[in-house]
Amino acid sequence: MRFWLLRSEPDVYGWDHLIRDGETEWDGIRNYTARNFLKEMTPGDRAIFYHSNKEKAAVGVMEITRAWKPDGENGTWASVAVRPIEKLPTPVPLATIKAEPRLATLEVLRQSRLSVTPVRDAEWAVLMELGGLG
DNA sequence: GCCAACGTTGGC
DNA sequence: GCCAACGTTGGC
Repeated sequence: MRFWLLRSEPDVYGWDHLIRDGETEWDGIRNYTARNFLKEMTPGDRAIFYHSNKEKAAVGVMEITRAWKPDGENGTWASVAVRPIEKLPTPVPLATIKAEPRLATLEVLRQSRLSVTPVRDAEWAVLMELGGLG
């Protein structure tokens, strides 16, 4: 099982939308690096739901429920399906993530504009700990 | 509102 | 194929 971080603007599609939908298609990604990560996902993988923009915090845990399928007209892009598992008892703000030495290597910090990034096992454990699911 | 980062585009 | 210009995005 692998771990990921998926970012979305909460005004556009946030955790509450995911709860309402129960399961959703993580589509509309139009960045090649992000798409390649989507293609690496397998059912059962876990992902942090991160709210960008005004909130800037990790807010919940999701499960990848279906491997990628083509997204869009020409088959260039990919989407996966996700479902919510659990809301983080304590959302983890970006400031906290940046201040945590054990998260210094977190990929989303290194490539801040990527909306789909991998999370290493050790980093995942730290994020769960900070989020109150340790 | 601005800026930094960085992906994309188009001219050469 | 290179690179400057431009557009987009997210954080501050």
